[in-house]
Amino acid sequence: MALDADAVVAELAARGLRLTRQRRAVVDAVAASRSCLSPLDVFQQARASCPDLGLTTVYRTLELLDEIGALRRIHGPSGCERLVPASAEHGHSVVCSACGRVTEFTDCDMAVVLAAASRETGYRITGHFLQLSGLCAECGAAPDRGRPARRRAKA
Amino acid sequence: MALDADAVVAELAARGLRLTRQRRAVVDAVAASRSCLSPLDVFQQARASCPDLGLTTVYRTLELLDEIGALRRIHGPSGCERLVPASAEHGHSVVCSACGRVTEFTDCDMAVVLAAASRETGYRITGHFLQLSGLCAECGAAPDRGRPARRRAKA
DNA sequence: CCTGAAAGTGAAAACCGTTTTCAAGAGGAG
DNA sequence: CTCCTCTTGAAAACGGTTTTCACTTTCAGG
Ligand SMILES: [Mn+2]
Ligand SMILES: [Mn+2]
Ligand SMILES: [Zn+2]
Ligand SMILES: [Zn+2]
Repeated sequence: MALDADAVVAELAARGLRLTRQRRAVVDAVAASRSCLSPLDVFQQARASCPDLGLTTVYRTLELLDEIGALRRIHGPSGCERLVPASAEHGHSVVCSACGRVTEFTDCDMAVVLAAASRETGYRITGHFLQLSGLCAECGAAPDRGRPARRRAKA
Repeated sequence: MALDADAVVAELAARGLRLTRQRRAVVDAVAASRSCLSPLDVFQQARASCPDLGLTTVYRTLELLDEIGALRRIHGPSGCERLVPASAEHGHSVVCSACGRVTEFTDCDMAVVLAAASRETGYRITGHFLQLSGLCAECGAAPDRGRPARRRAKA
């Protein structure tokens, strides 16, 4: 599901829930982001437009958006508690290792790989989690002038 | 790197480290496992053969084995702090959604998918994290008689 | 308008997996 | 044996997440 207010409103309404001022701020903060965010990041961003927002509500809203399928969890080197807006039903993330930008890609034809995996392991494959890393167009084009790589949490 | 005592000894020695009784117990516990383990799981398993083992040492040893490349981190639905022995240089895990068994597969030709992703996003792709889920041969063959699905942490 | 029920909220406390600290315990080299 | 480095476990500290709780908001029904 795409992460925009209208779609979220509809999905929430279907469950008898509301899009409050606070939830709206969280949705907007995640939707506006071009890189992956921690819950604390979301909190700080969202507070700009909703100063009385509480961190508790951020966690609650993120869980809600996750259930709805409006965001994707990113698997980082030290945990997978990073979040990114989902724009398509089925999509995967590509993370730029230089600047941290995250882009979604949907043209994912895994049939060949899945068949090979099935052959090798004997499993019947029903799902896949795929996340790519590399250099975004900007960082790849001017590697020397690129902004310094983001400091990774903990690592 | 394969996760067996000999290989670990060699790798540790190269760093001036030793394979102590405690580390040995941790290595054996991880190596013997057919599904993914939490650090606490490892602790409990390893304690069987080394009762005076401390949880701190388990964490330290797991980090060591991770650096060495002797284990793989698995991305679960509620975090990615699960561990699995690595048997090949480059490999991915397939997790059985019925019984939890984890198998590694190495025949992973992602060239086509990676090219498509690069075309769609403009990134130069340099790495991929792939994890599959499905039914293992045993669970797929007799879905009715399969052991009940494992209870997932938290979820 | 009231009014009651259900949804929603933030601060504070609890929780819990992980990391750090610290003093003690191996154990190999010389 | 002696020195020095590696190693260890208990306990404390840490930090992100979840729970609790008293309070507020929203809204449908009367
Ligand atoms: Mn896909
Ligand atoms: Mn691969
Ligand atoms: Zn970039
Ligand atoms: Zn199975």
